[in-house]
Amino acid sequence: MRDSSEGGRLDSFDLAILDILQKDNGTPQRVIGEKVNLSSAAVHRRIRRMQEEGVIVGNYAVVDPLRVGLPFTVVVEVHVESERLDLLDAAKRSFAGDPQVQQCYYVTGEADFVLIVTVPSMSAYEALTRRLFFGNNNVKKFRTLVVMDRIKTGLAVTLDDA
Amino acid sequence: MRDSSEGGRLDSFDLAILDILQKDNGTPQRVIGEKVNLSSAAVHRRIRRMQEEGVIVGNYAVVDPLRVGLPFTVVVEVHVESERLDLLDAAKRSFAGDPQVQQCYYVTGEADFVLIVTVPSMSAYEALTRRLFFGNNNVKKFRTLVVMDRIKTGLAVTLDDA
DNA sequence: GTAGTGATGAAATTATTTTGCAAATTTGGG
DNA sequence: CCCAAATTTGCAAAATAATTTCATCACTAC
Repeated sequence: MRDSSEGGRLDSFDLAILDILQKDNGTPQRVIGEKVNLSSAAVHRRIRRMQEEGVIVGNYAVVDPLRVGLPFTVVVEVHVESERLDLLDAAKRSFAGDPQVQQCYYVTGEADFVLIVTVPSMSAYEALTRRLFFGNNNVKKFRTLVVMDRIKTGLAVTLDDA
Repeated sequence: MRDSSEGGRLDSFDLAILDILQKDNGTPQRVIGEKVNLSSAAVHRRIRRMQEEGVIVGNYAVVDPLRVGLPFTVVVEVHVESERLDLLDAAKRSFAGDPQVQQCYYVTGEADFVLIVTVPSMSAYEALTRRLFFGNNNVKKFRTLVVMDRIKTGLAVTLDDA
């Protein structure tokens, strides 16, 4: 073991491959090879290694929420009453376990949690607040920010050549 | 044209296929077919149709930020001075154009924008605030929430059978 | 009932992924 | 600087998977 949890450093080939896969993981390895100047076999082995090492966390299709009946995205700031570890863990599990909660971050600063939720209607959002917030008496208060425009979404990260 | 922008309704086969692809878009079409009870050809045609219609927005590999030198995630709430359309558009473009900004939402309520950013260091975050916020005199103020725990990330949405 | 439309499965075709192996490259001592 | 070990590569074959073709089936409108 070397760095965090597994695996060695990534070289510039790895980064170039990741850069392509972050944009479209359906790109054939042959095409990737042409772009980065490696054989498709080498590309394949590198991708497999990065999957095994956990550099690549997953491979996902992304669905347009509007096209599946989820026109509302809401950002919620949640403030808790107590920072007791067991209570925080319970809150984390409850937030993470809800399928309408797309993302959940535990943060420092003026709030304790930030959630990104996707719902079919504002009344569904109201139901969610009852479920997750009013139903949890460690939640002191929450602020609702309704998304008017999803300007940029995605999970891609910058991959500066090391 | 029928609903929003293109394409007909999704049936329960489509939703079952999307459900699988949202979890792992590398799943072979043959395996998907077995799970949803369709031939691989039918699965293939449905996937292609949903791509063309924009139901499937994209196919991405997700990289662990920790493994590529980006240990800090920050949520930022941005408040603007003026809501003039041209100024808002300029802000949107500037936020969306920055590679360290992973997500950007324009919201109602107590803030105007919420950003999720990923940075290699807090000094890189400071540089980002100079670039995006102090360098834009339509930004009135911003609140920084440093992420301690990325409890749930992803872009998957709930696909209740319609 | 029948023409028209659209979706299906089976099978054939095409393309991609995966593996074996020898050669090339890199790494770490002497 | 050179050698030996370890790693990585490219090529080509083998195994899988994606895509197209085509005949058939189901449904609709007339």
